[in-house]
Order: sequence, then C-alpha cells, then structure tokens
Amino acid sequence: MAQLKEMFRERQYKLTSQRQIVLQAFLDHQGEHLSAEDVHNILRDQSSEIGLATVYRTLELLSDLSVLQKMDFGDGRSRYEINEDSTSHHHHHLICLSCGKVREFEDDLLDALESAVARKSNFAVVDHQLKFYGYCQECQKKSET
Amino acid sequence: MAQLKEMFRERQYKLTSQRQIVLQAFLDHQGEHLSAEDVHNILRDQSSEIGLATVYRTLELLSDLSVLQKMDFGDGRSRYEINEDSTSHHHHHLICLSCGKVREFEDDLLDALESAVARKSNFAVVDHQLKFYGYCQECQKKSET
DNA sequence: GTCATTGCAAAACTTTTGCAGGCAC
DNA sequence: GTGCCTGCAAAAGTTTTGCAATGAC
Repeated sequence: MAQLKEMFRERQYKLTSQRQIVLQAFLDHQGEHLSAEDVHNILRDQSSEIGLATVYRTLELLSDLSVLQKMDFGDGRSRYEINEDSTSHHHHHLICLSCGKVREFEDDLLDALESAVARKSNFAVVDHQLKFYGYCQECQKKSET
Repeated sequence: MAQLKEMFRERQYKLTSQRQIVLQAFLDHQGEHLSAEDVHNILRDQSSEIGLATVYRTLELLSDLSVLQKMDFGDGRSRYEINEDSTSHHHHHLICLSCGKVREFEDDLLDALESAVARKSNFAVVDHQLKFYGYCQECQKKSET
C-alpha cells in the first residue's frame, strides 16, 4: 500500500480514498478472483460504497499500473487479482468444467518456454497466462456414481 | 464436415443449413479467431445471412461438442477457433499489448506440465490454454524511434 | 406430424461515457 | 485555485431469451 502511494505520486495520479479502498479489498481477499461487481459488493458490505463506474475506472487504472492483473475465466465478466510482483512467482489456474471453481497451481516451469517463444518468434514476451480446464476432485467423485 | 454429420446424428441434433455454414465459415478462415459478429458478417457477405442469435446458439453448441474452442483475448467479446482435434497438437497465442494482433505459436511442451498438475492437484486435466503477452516485431521496431 | 430450431425483437448484463459537482494537491 | 476524480444516469456493446413460425427427421 505504501508502494502504491509512491507509485501514484511519481505519476501524479491522485490518491483518493476510493482508489485506496479498492486496493484494500484485494488485499483483504487474496487468492480470490474478484469481478467489478464483487468489489462493489464487498465495499458496500463494509459501508464504504462507491460508484460502480469508479470501480471500473479504478480497476483499469490499477491494471495499467500492473498492480492488478485482469483475467477471464469464461463466465462473462472480467476478473482481477493482485499481480504478485511478477517476475517468476507465477501461478496458473485450474478451472473446473463442472462446477466452475477456480483453483491455483504454483509453478515456475514456463520461463524456459518464454525464452523459446522470444527466440523463435521475435516476440518480446512480457507476461503469460496459463489456464487448465478439467474436473476438480469433488466433481470427479460426484460423477463416479 | 463429414465427422460433424456423424456426430450430430449420434446425438440426435438436427443438421440444419445454418449450422453447416457456420462451421464452413471456420473452415474457410483457419488461423483466425472469429467472434460471433465476425461469423455473422462473413455469412452476410456471402449472401447466406442467418440470425445473429442463431450464430450465438450455434457457437455454443459447437463449443459444447468440442468442435470449436471458445477463447478470450481481452477485447470484450468471445472468440472461437476450430479445435484441432486436441491431443497434443497444441498451439499458444502471442497477444501484442500494443497493436492487439494475435499470432500463434506451435508447441507441444506442455504435456509434461499437464501430468504434473494432474498428479500434484488431483485435478483431471482435459485441456489448457496458454497466452503470452508482449510486443510483436513490428511494434518493437516502431517504439525504437 | 413432431419437436427441435430459427428469426426477430426485447431483455439482460457488463462495461463505457458525458457531465456537473467535489476533492486532492 | 486547478484540474483530476467521482457519482449518477444514460449509452453502448455483447449475449441471452420468449415466442410464433419453420423445417429436419
């Protein structure tokens, strides 16, 4: 959060209370993948409601600053999570095709692949996103009946 | 296309002309990532316009049958491509953060990782999707100025 | 002939935008 | 005090849905 203040000062963005509480919502919900509406609801529940449009604008701003990462799990809305100070601390997502739950999977094995892409394609890789689709343990059990 | 007829007969879906020409549009545009509206436009341009709602319904059906794969490149609409008879013939996507163009990258190296995920997480992996974000060669040149 | 499927229009959602008022700096 | 930000409401865009008519089997 201190980093954020620094970052905002440098770029001359204003550090409004709305921007702070949006980020705080993500700090309070690590490991989740919040949509704009999720954030809006969280803030309302803690009596610090702000305009939904402001939530959207803040999410976009924080994504541009790489504080958040925008992602899509195919449920018709964008979701965001804190960008874990990127370099190499990467995790991937396991999306259950049956119940839709999203789990995380820690792994760093993709760095080699990133280099290969850069070399073979002349494409300057900045980041990647990897999703696995399948069936979680619970849903596997259920379908064994 | 013959496979499709077979598949439809088995599951007692009706093989309407609309469903055929939607699939044909994908066969005619391999390597592209068509949105519902793209398909609708393509069909209109060849004077075989069908209802947009039908396009959506057909895309969903073909995705459920794993004939198409639904994907998201962050431009606010879903895109689809033919599912290259999955097993191991996988390609990934290189998305340029500057111009938004999407290129493909051929690679099979993820099978090992899929197994690792399955083993470590008790998650039955069916498919995966990998996106690389970065800058394409053209945009790299442009920014060197 | 039956019943899934289509087309159209309306509805439902998510996200964006215009603008007057407010607040961080 | 200035100029960026917010909130509200309206607009824009994509996707879904209800229903009567149509067409595949």
